[in-house]
Amino acid sequence: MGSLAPYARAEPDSVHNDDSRSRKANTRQLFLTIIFTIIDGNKQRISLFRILAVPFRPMTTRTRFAPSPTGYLHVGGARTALFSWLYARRHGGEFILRIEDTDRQRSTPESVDAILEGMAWLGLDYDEGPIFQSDRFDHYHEVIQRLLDEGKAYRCYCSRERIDAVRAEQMARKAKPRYDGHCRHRTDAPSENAPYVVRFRNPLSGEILVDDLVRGAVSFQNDELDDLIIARVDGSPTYHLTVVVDDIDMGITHVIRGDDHLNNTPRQINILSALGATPPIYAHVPMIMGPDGQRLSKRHGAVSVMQYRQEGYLPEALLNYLARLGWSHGDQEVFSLDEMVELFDITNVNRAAATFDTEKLSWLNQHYIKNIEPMHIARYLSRHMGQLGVDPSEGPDLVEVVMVQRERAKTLGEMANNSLYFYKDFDRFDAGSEKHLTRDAGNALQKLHSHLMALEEWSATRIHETIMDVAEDVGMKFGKLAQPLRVAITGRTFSPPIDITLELVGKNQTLRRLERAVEYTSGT
RNA sequence: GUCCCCAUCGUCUAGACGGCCUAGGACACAGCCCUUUCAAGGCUGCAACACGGGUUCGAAUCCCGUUGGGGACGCCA
Repeated sequence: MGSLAPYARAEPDSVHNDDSRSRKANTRQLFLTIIFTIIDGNKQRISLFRILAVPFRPMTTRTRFAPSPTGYLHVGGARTALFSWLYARRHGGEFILRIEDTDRQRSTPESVDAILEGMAWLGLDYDEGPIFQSDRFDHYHEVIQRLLDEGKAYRCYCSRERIDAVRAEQMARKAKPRYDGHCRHRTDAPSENAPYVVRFRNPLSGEILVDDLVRGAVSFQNDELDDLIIARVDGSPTYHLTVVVDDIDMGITHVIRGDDHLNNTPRQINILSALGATPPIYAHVPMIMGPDGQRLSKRHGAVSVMQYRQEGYLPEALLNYLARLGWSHGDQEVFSLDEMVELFDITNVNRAAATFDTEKLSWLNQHYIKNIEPMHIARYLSRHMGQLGVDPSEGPDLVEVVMVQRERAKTLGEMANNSLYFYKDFDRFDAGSEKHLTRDAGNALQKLHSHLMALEEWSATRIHETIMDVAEDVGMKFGKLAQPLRVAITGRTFSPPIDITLELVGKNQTLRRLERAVEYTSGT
């Protein structure tokens, strides 16, 4: 990354224009200028010069996802990543992944891996990155120094104790706690090597208008803001400084992020202006809540994207669910990633926070399990079978299993669990299922055993016929015989249709399990 | 507490210009049908414009207020 080159002249007022969410992008502003030029004959040359004078303004839409590596990829983070990604893909732009690891204490390489893994699993590819802020400290220091030199920032020698006391006093007065500007005008240092932080000299008056793509125009008074720290006592830069510098350097045109950053925006715009840069366009998407209406967190259960993978959710389902959480396109519920790219409109994102609903996610997951190519599902399922200690190559074709199980599983974990008996014998009947293994049933099963043994073609059709025959023979209805048979073969009361189940379990295993069940009934 | 944001069925939402809304869809739930279990599927049902004022011939849609919820107020991001 080069030095901080402003992409345009400082236009502090440019944030104040346009009064609606309709503002599309920089391109539109340029367009207007050009049209104006054409109709304005006399001033044409001057106006044209103005356009050309703007050194370089990236016309390409560039969005970014900038997580801090202090944990796993959260579903909320995944959603803002998705929205940013969709926006870039929709508008022919570029999507950048930036790791905000300026807090060296909390950032961990494991978290970085978790984030990259999550992004990869979801299929959110990036055109640049991951870019690590920790690699750019020298550059941040230059910027901080420049701000200091220009008097746009100052050294603050206040002790933490003093700050705490000020805050406590303000809270007691029921005022908003903030820095009181004690060192704002100080020119000397209290002592030779006195420790200090660097604070940004925020304007004292005036109004900042954030023209947000999802929230519309939001205004803030500068006198509500305080002078925030941009460099810690050890000299390291803080978040507010690094986001701004990076967004400028990386040519980010649209900042799509969580709602919790809306209040940070005016301060960042002030820093942006101090650096002579034009603010990007902002879009603050609402947060995701837990069922109790509180911000979604680990205590609500699964929040890590990889945990959903672990439980057997498909990336297609999670992506679809996340997109529909806040965004909509009429009544449509199911979207492929490609469709989302085609239809996504950030201005259609809802302003209100949404509650995460696992039930609906599960429904979508099952929808995808049922509709995606069985071969594809089989590949995912294979991994889950393996985790349960089963090698799927040692039994029926997994694709066949998927086809008979996909209508009765919400997750692949569930499907794997319910498919174990196709690959290995079970050692006990499910609690309550043995009640189907009565002495009467035993007699029928005994008879069925010999008929099945004589069966030459082991197919669902032939098996079905055999069961029918035996049922008729012993004077039972099909279902009456099917249920004890099911318990005998699967150890449980539910399974795919019994004939297909038997076919997949295989003749040998079927006969063996039947014998065992018959033996069991003789003891009842 | 201060500032900012938000407010349609239990949940996600549709609702461009106010009349097409006796508010639509989906999940969940209930019932019925189908049925060899469990599902899946089909049909039906339950269920909401937070409240109060305006503006208007007419408001879920516009304005104000109230209430409620969320967020920010870190040498975290």
